[in-house]
Amino acid sequence: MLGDGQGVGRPSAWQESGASNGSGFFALSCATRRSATRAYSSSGDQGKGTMEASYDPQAVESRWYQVWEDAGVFKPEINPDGEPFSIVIPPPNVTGVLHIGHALNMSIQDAIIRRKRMQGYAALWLPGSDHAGIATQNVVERDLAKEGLSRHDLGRESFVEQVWAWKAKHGNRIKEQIRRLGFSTDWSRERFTLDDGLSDAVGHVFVELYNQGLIYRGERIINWCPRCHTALSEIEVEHEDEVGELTHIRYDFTDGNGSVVVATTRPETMLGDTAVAVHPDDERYKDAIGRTVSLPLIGREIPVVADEGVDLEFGTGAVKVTPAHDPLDFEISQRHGLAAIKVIDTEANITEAGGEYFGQERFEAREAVRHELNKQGYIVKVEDHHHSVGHCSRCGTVVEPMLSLQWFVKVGPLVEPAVAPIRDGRARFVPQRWENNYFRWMENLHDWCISRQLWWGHRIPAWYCDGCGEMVVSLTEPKTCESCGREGLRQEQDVLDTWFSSQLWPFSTMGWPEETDDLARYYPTDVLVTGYDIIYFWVARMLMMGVHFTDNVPFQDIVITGLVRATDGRKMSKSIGNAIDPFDVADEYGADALRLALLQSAAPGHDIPLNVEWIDAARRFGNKLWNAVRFTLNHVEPGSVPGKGGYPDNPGPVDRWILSRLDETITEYDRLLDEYRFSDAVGQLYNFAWSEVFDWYLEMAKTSLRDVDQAEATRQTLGVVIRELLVLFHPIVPFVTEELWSELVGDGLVAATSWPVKTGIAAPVGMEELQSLIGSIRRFRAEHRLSPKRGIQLSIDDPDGIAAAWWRDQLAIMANIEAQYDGPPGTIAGHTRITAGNIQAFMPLTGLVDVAAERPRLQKAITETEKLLDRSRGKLDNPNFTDRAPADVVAGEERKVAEMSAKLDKLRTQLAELTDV
RNA sequence: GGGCGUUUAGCUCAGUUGGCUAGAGCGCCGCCCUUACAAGGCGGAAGUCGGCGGUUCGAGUCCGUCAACGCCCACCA
Repeated sequence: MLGDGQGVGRPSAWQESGASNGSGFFALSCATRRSATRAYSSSGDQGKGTMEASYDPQAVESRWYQVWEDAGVFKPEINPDGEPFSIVIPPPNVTGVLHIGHALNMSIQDAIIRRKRMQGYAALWLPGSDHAGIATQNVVERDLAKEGLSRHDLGRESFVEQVWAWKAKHGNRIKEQIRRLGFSTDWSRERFTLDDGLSDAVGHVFVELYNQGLIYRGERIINWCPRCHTALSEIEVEHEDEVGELTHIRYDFTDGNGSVVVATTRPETMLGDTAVAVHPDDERYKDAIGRTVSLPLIGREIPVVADEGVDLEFGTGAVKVTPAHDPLDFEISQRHGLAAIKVIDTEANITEAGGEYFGQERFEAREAVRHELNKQGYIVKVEDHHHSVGHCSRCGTVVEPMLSLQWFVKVGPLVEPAVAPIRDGRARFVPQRWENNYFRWMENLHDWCISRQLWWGHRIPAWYCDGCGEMVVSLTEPKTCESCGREGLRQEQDVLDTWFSSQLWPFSTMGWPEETDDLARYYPTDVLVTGYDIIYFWVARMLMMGVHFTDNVPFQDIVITGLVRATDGRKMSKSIGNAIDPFDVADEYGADALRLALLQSAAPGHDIPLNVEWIDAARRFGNKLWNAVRFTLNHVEPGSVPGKGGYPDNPGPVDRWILSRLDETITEYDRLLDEYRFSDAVGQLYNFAWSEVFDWYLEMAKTSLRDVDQAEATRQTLGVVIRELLVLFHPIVPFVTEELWSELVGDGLVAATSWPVKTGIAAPVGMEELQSLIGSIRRFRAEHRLSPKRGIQLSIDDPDGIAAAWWRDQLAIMANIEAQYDGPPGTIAGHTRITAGNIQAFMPLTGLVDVAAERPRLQKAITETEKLLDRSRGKLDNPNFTDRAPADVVAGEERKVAEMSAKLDKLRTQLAELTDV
C-alpha cells in the first residue's frame, strides 16, 4: 500500500541544479583529476576494489590541494556569474608558525567559504601575512646576535635587507601549512602588509590623517620597552598582578616645619620628582598646599600642589609627582606647569639627572635609593602591595612609562563613526555580547601611539629640514624644504606600528586607494572570523579606518571564535608546554580529523578545550565514511550515481525514508551554518550520517538490494545519499570527501560541485515503528542472553498493513526474525507482546526464556509508563496548562496520554497473560 | 575597582525564541569477528542540569542572590 509511488514527484530544482558551475570548468577538472587518479591507482592494484579497508589520510591529503589549485577552484572566477562573497584572512605573523588557534579560525573560514562557493557565490578568501614589526625584527636580531652582531653593526639598509631575506626563506612556511590543512585561499591574490600596494595604502592613510589633523607628533608619556628599544601602544602592554612594596617616604618642608609622607612602588623615580600633589579637599594637607618640600637625596625644592587627580583613599593621600615617568604625574605637571625631569633612559638606566645613581639599572637603583633613604631616615614604612605591572607583550620585559616625542593617532573623532554601524546593525558581532565590550572599549579610547623605533616596517613619511626645522609630511620624498628651499631633507627614522597597516587590510588588500575591480566587487567583505583576543588590536581599528576611508563598514558579520584550550582549561601555549601542534595532529590523524574535531567544538564565542580523544574520534569518522563508500561501490558502479539531474525512480519506503531525512538534515544544517553555529551544524550532520545513514539505512539497503523490484531504486538512492553526504561534509573535511568523490562519482570535483537541493520526498509511514520494534527485540535478546544467531519467531498484528508491505525482510535481516503477518497467534498465553505504534508483535517465550523472569521486567516497564502517564495527565488536568500552553504542546501531551494508556493496557494485559502460563 | 564568561553523566563538552521522558564523544559493563568498517555493530549502567530564592501552566533554558573557577579592562602613586 505504500511503495506505490507516493511522494515521488520530481522537483525541478533537483534536475536543474547541476549547471551552476559552468561547463568550461568541468572539462579542466576532469583532465586534472585523471592524472591524480592515475598516480593513486598505480600504488594500488586494479580499478574497482583498490580501496583499502581502512582509510589512510596521509596518502590522500597530500594529493588534492594541487588538483584544486590547478583547476582554479579557489578563485572566485570559478563562479563567474555568482554573487560576490568575500573573506579576508586575519593575516598571521610572517615570523610565525601556525598554531592550533589559527587552525580553528581558518577551519571556520574554510567551512564558510567552501560552502558559499558550492552555493554558487563568487567566493573569495584572500590570504596573506603580516610583517609583524617587533616580532620579526626580534627574530632576525636574535640570529645576528648568535654571530655576535647587532642591527647597528649592519646599518639600517642592510639590516632591512636581511629581514627580507629571512622572510623569503621562512615566509613560505605559513603558506605550506595553510595548504597542508586544505584551506581554500586564492593564492593569486596573496598579500603581505609590506607589499608595494599595501605600503601605498599606508602612506595615503598616514598623509591624509595627518592633513586632517588626526595624526600628530608630540611629547607624551608612552610605554617604552627597554629591551625592544621602542615605544609601544597601550594594548601592547600586558598587565600582570604582582606583589610589590609600597614605600612611604618622608619629604620635609623646607621651612623646617613638619613633613609630608608620600607612598610609592617605585622609589627610584623620586629622583625625578618635581612636586608633591594632594587632593584639594583633603583636610589633612590643607596647610601643605603652596608650601615647598625638600626632595631627599637630591635636595631639590619642590612645591606641594593641589590636584583633583589625586585619590584621597590611596596610600597617604599625598603623591610624589614624577612627570617624566608616570601618566598621571604628567597630567598633573601639565596642569601646574611643572618641569619634567627624565631620570630613566631608553636602556632603563638612571640618567645624569639622577646624580650619584647615574648609570645604574632601574631595579638596582630602586634598591640603592631605598637603602640610602632608609639610612638617612626618610623611610617611614614599607608594606606589601598588590598591583599590576606592565610588560612588553613581545618580550615580557617590564615596560617603562616615559615622556617621549612620538607620533599619535587622535582617535576621538574616529570613535563614533566606528561605533554607529554596530549600534545600528550595519555590522554585527557574533555572538552579540561582544558588542558591549567593544562599545566600552571604544568609549575609553586614548590616543594611539603609532611610531616605533624599529627598522622593519613602514617608515613614517615625514621629513625634517635641518635648516629651518620645518617638517613635511608627504607621500613622496620632497626634494627641497618648502619653507627655506634647502635640499637633502632628513626622513623620520621611526616606522609605524604594525597594526597601522593591518587596520587597512580589508581594503588595502583589494587594491585601495586605486579603484580596482576587486575593490568594487569584493569590498566590503562579508564575514570576518577572528579571536576575541584581537578585537581591540585589529577589529576596532579596521572599523575606524574602513568607515573613515571607504565610507563602508569593512565587514558585515564579525564572528568571534573562542580560544583553543588544553584539557586543563589553560590557554594552549608553547611556553606552558601544553600546546597541541596542528601539524603533528595532521600527520598523525589527518588534517580532516583536526578540522572536524575543531568544528565539532566550535560553539560561537566559546573557548574550545581540545584533547586528542576528540581528534581520534574525528579520525574514525573519516574511516567510517570511507567504508560507507566502499560498501556503496560494492553495489553501485563508479560514476553511475545519478547526477544532479538524476533521481531514483520509484524509491521504496526505505529509500524514501532516508531521502526525506536527508532533506530535513540539509534544511537544519543550512540554518545552523547560516547562524555560524558550527558545533551544532556539524553535530547534526555527523549524527545523521552515522546513526541514520550508516547504522540504519546501509543495513536496510542490504535487504532491499536483494529485492529485484527495489534493487535499482535503492542503488540509486544509496549513491545519491552518499554523494550528498560527501557534498555536505566537504566544507568540513575536504580531503576525504574529495577522494571519495573521485571514487564514487568520478566526474569533476566535489570542491566545485553545487550544494545539495532538497528532494521534496515525504517520509513513509512506519519507520518509527520498525525502529522501535527492532530496538525492543535487540534489547530483549541482550537482556536474556539470546544469541543473535538464535532466530526468533513473531506474530505481527498490523492493522494498517505497513509491516507486511515493507518490513518483512527488514526484520529478518536486521534482527534475525521470522515473522508471520497475519495477526496475533491463536493463543497469546506464553507470549510477550511488543508494541510499536499501532503495530503489535507477539513473541512466544516458551522454549526461549524463563517465562517467570519476564514478570519483573514487565513490572518495571509498567511502572515507568505509569510515571510518564501521570506526568502528562497531571499537566492536562491543570486548566492553567490547557488554557495557556500553545495548542501544539497541549496536543502533544494528549497524544502522549493516548500512547501511554494504550501501552499501559497492553503491558498489563501481557503481565496477566504471563501469569496464565 | 569595573565588566564578561563558565559551573549539565567518571572525563571533555552540546543543549539560542522556556515544552526534556536532558544528549554526544571518550571511558565503563554485557553480547557479537553479521562478507563497508573490530578504527566496527548491538544492548546497557550512569545526571536532584553548582547552592538558594523568584517569575511561569511549565525552568537546564528567564530574573535575583550566593559560591567556585577562568578571562578581559582600569593613570592600583
